[in-house]
Amino acid sequence: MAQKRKDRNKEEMRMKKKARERGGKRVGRAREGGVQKWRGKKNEAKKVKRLKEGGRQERGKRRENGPGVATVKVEPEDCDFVIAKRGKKRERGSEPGEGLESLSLAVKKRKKVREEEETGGDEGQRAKKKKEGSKKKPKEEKAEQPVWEEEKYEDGIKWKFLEHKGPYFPPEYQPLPDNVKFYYNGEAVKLSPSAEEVATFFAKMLEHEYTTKDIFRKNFFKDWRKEMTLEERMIITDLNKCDFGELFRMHKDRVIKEANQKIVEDFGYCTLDHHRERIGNFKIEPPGLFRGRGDHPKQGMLKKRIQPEDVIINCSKDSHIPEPPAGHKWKEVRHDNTVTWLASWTENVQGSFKYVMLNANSKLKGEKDWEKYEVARRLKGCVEQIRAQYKQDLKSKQMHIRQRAVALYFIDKLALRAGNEKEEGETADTVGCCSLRVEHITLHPELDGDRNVVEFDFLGKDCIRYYNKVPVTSRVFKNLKLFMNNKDGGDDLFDCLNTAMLNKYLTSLMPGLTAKVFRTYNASITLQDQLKELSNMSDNQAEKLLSYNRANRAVAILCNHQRAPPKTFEQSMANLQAKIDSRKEQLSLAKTELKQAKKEAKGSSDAKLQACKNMEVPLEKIYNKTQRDKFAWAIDMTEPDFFF
DNA sequence: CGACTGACTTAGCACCTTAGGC
DNA sequence: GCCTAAGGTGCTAAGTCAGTCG
Repeated sequence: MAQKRKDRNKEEMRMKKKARERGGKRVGRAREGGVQKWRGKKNEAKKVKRLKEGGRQERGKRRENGPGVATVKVEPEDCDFVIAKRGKKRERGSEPGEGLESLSLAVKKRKKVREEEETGGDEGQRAKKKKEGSKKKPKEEKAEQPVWEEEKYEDGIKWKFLEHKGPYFPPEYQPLPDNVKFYYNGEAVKLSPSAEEVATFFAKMLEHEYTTKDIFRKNFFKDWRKEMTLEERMIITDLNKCDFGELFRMHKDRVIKEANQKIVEDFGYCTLDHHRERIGNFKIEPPGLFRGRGDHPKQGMLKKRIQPEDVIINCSKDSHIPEPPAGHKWKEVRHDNTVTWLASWTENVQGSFKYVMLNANSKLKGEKDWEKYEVARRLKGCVEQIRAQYKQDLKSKQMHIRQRAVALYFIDKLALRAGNEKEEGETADTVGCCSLRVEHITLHPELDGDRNVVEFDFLGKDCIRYYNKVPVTSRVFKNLKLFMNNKDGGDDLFDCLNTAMLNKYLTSLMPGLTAKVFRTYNASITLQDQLKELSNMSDNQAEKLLSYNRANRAVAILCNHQRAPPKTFEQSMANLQAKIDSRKEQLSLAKTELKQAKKEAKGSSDAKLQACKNMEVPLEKIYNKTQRDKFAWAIDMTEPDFFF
């Protein structure tokens, strides 16, 4: 055993070296040491490290929001599902894509003209429909705008004309006034501008827990020193001797009210195929310290200021090319209409790409979104078949098929994410279905009266803990036992499977089907079923809204949507407690309720219901403006009796 | 065929704004 | 009117997945 470990350690060192040689560029993609094969060998090196680090307990505590601590998010905007939006127009029972174009033109002035009939253009559009007809629907926001030309572009073409002003750059750093000083070891030290700027990044975060973490401090200090002059580096050798107090206070006092409206007006819109569209994130991300989620190995590193020389502009050849800021040049100007971004740059911490793209309420994004739900709706048509197949596959003689079947079972039943592999050491250690390790599940032949219970405990996306005990079929249970046989905790549960294989298989079952479609599908169907179950036509608005919120909660639980309790949580709880205490008995009842409500979900608006749920509930009660804009396509297209 | 890249979606957190209680 | 909590928005990290390349 010891020898085995030793060998593995050696292997690990080799891999690490290799990774370093590659230049540590992209994150979370590459498998370490390209030669590894699936069977049994997957990520060997990776595991060793984990084993050394200690088991699941250690990792599991990363995020404090385990069950009972975190709150389940109950948010209607949940991106994974949409259902039952009231509005106009949708042909029931139509195949995906069918009859959709007819709606696309109908939209303008939707808010005012609810009851009006769709406008014409049907046939023409329909005729032009794309091959399989999996596409097209639209929507548009500004009533004054001309109607979209329903031109179908050939495959992959996203636009014909694109013009914009380029991204907005954050203001240059303003050096500290003379009366604000940084102190080292009790003495004022005047820093060079670049060192000073980075110091302010740290100072700004002083109130945040991040700055107390070792990795964060270490990464920050290392990167900070790179920005220092030689002289400064000689003096400043210990972060603990640094006093950022004055910088911190200055930051607190400063009221930064940029003329935001003007900036949005100037940079916030583009022209895409002759329509003015809102850009989602037109501001270049300002420099600062990287805040990864969870135990991120790169937390605290300096996120450098992006210069125009780093930025690639994408627009039409015949458009007015955006001007770079005075004295600067763009890295490149290209005219690629197969992509939707307007500008991009490479971020220095992870080496990943950043894009400036359109707002969610834009035609381009809306269409994509629409398609997503259409795929999920198509899945509805064949999901039973797929289930039957994977139940069969649980008995397959081929290991990779069995593993695929079990993985699919989890993805379907528990709405787990696919679980791509990530590069060790580059990001926090999180997993999804395919990347589950043996240490993430515990098998209980019997637990709390249930048989064949699988206990999941792992950190998923954003280091949100997934903890669940689920009874599974005995066949799945047996398979899991088999997969875990002769493996260490750090070994992959599905050693013969990865997301590429899984998705390839799924796509062969149904075009467009991938693992994440199951999340969309299950979220949507859950919401619908819950609504049906919880609400009655005779309910008043308040009751219906309550049902809606409860149905949403069910979805949030399914999808493991959680958020940490707000920082002010404890304080506000204490306040409430004090009040309540002072008011004796009857109030003690209210107290419990309040507490309960608070704990359960930050998002629940139960308390001030006035109105209610899907049918006959004003949309405004359920979706805020942003959501309504984003889902405008659904609103425009959905009849009162729409169902998923 | 797998590694790697690029594009795009998903999602939590921080902060700002608004609503509501006192 | 002030204060607090809820609600809404912006930001950007962290995923998914398809396409390309050696």
